[in-house]
Amino acid sequence: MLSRSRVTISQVAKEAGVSTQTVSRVINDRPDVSPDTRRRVQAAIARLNYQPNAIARSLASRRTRTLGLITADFSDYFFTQVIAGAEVEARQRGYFFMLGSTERNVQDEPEYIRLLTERQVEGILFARPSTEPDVRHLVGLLEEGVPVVTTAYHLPGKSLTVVDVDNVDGGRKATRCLTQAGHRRIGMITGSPHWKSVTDRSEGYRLALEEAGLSCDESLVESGDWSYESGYEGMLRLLGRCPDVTAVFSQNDRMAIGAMRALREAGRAIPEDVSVVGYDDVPAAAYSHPPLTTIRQPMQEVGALATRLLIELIDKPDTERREVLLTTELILRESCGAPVPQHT
Amino acid sequence: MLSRSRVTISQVAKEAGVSTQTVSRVINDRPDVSPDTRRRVQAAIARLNYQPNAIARSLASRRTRTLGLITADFSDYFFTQVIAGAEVEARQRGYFFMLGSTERNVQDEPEYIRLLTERQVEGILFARPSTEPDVRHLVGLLEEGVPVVTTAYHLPGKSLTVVDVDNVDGGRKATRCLTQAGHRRIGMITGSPHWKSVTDRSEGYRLALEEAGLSCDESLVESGDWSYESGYEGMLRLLGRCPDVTAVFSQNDRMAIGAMRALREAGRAIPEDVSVVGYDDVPAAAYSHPPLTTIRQPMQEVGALATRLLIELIDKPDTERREVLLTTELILRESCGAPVPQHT
DNA sequence: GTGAAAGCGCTAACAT
DNA sequence: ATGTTAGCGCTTTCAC
Repeated sequence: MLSRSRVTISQVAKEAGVSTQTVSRVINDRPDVSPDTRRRVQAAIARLNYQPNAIARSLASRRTRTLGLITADFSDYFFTQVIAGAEVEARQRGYFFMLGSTERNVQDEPEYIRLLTERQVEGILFARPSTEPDVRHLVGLLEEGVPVVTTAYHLPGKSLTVVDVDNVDGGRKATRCLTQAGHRRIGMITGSPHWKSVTDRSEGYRLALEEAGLSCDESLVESGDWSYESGYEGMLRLLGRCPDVTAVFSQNDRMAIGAMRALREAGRAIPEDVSVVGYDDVPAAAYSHPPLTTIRQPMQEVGALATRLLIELIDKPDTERREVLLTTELILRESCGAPVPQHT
Repeated sequence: MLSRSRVTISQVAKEAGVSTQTVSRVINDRPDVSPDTRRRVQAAIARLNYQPNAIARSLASRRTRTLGLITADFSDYFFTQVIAGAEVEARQRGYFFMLGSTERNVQDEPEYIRLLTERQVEGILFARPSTEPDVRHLVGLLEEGVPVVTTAYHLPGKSLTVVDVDNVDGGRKATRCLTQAGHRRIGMITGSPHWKSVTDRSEGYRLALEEAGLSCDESLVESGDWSYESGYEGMLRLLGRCPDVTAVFSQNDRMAIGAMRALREAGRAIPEDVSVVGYDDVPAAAYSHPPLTTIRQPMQEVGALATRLLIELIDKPDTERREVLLTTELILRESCGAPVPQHT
C-alpha cells in the first residue's frame, strides 16, 4: 500500500498493462471498456491504492464541480440551516462547497468573490440577507455570466435566481392568528431596516389588519435589529406609548423572547394580558417561557432548492432566471390566546 | 474587458512583451523583477482583466491552499462558532475551507474524507465531537501523514493535535459556584454518553464537591442528550427521586433551559428554591427566564487556533502533535443564588 | 474497444 | 533580471 496520492494514472496503466486513456475511461465510468479490461484496471487501482487527482482532472476537463458559498454570520439560525441543506444537496449531486466568507466585513466581499472565481468555482450561492446597498460586484458576476443563486437577497430589476420564503404570507399568518383571536390593538416589532424580509413581513401584518377591518396605527410599530435586547427594548417603548396593546407580532423569535421578558417585568401575563407571536421557530421557541407561537420556515429546503437551481444553471446556462418562494407554517404554542374581554 | 478567466498567462505575456515566466513572477510577488517590467505586466493584467487560474497553479506547484472541514450538525452552537473562527483564520493565511460534510450519516465519513483528499486538501479539520467508536479512517489519515487537527475529538493513545476547552475546569467552576453559595444537595444533568466533554465536566463536578467536603451521591446525577426535552425530563426525574435538591448543574444551556421549565412547572422558584447553572453561554442564556448562570467557552478561538495549528502542521510536518486546552469563564446571572437557610 | 498525441494553465529548475 | 524547457496528472481528440 503506497502513500496517499503519489500514485498516478500512468502507474496504474503500467500495472494493468493498458494505456492511461483506458484507465481514465474506467475511473470515469465510460461504457466503452471491455468488462475484462475494466476488471484488470480496477484490480490495479485497488492494488496501488490509487486516488485520482481532482485538480489535474479539473484542469484538463475544465470542470471543478465546486461551488462557492458566501454567507452571513454563522450565529444566524436561518442561514446555518440553509447551509446545512445546501451542503447535503451539493454532495448528492457530486459538488462541493468552498466556504467563501462568513462576512465580517461586507466591503471585502468583492475580494472573496475574486478568490472564489480564481479557484474556478462553477457557481456561487449567496446565503445571506441583502443589507448591502452596493451590489455592483454581484451585478458584475451576473454580467460575466457566472451562475449565481441567492437566498433572501433580492436585486430589484435584475434577472437573478432567488429562493426565499414567502414573508408577506408569513407575516400575514402571524398577524391573522392574532386578529382571529379577537385582538384589536396589535403591535409589531420589526427587524433591521433595509431587509426585504422586514418590508415583506410588515406588508403581511398590514394585510392581515386590513382583512380584520383594523386600521394600521403606526404608533404600534417598533423597530428592532433582530437581537434579544432590541426586542426587549422595543417592547418597553411600545408598552410606554401604547399601554393598551394586547398582542404583539415580533419579526423573529429572538426579539419575541426579549419582548416576553419585558412584558413579564412590566407585570403583564402572557398570553392572558398580551399575546406574542414570533418568527423562525428556532429550537428555543418551544422552550421559552411561555412556549412561543411562531412561524416555521423551511430553511433546509431553501438551501437544498437553491443549490439544485444553481447546478441547473451550471448545466444549462440558458435556463430562465426565476424567483421561488417556499411557504411557511404557523406553529401554535402557549404565548398566544384570546384577548381580555373588552366592552365593545 | 474580456470574459472571466479565458485570459491566460501567455496572453498577458504577449501583451506585456515578456515571457510567461515573468508574468508568473509578478503574480507571485517575487522580488526578482525590475520595477519597470513589473509595472508593464501589471498594466497588461489590468487591461486584459486577467485572473490567475488557481487550479493550474495548484497542479504545477502541488499546493492547493485548501483545507477540508468535517463538521457535525450545523444546529450546534458550539461547532458553528468554531467554524466561524476557523474560516476567518484560514483566509487570513491564504487558505480556503472545503465543506466536507455536515455529517448526516457518520458511516459516510470515510467517503467524505476520500473525496477531500482527491481534491488535494492539504489538511483536515474535524470540528465535531468524538461520538463515533470506529475511528479507523481517522487513524488511517494520521498514518498516511495527512495533517489533521480536531476540536473536541480525542483519540486515546494516538498522537493527534487537539484543540479543546478545559472541560474539567469548566465543570468544576460551574459546580464550585454552587458549593460556594452553600448548596449541599447539588444535582447534575449530563450530556450524551461517550462524549469526552461529558466525562470531563462530570469529573469537574466531582472535584468541586470533594473540595467542598461533599460526598458524591450518584442518585443526584441524571443523564440527558443535550436537548431541551432531555433537560426537562431529567429534571423531572431528579425532582422525583431527590426532592431535596437545591441546585443543579446542567452540562449545557439547552438542557438547563429545559430543566428550568420543569422546575417552574413543579412550583420551584429559581433561584430561591433551586439554583441552576448551565454550560456554553448560548445567546439565549442571557434571555432565559430567569437569565442563566453559565460557563462561557471561547469557541471562535478554538476554531482559529485549530486552524493555525493545522497550517503549522502543513508548513512543518515534523511539528510535534499537541493538545491545547483553552479556559472557560463563569458568567454569573440570576438563575443561581444562595440556598434556602437550613438547620445545620 | 483501445491507444497516441496534444494540451489544460501554470510553476520549477535551470539557463543566460 | 529575464527567458527556455520540461513537466504537474489528467482528459480530449482523433486515430486504428
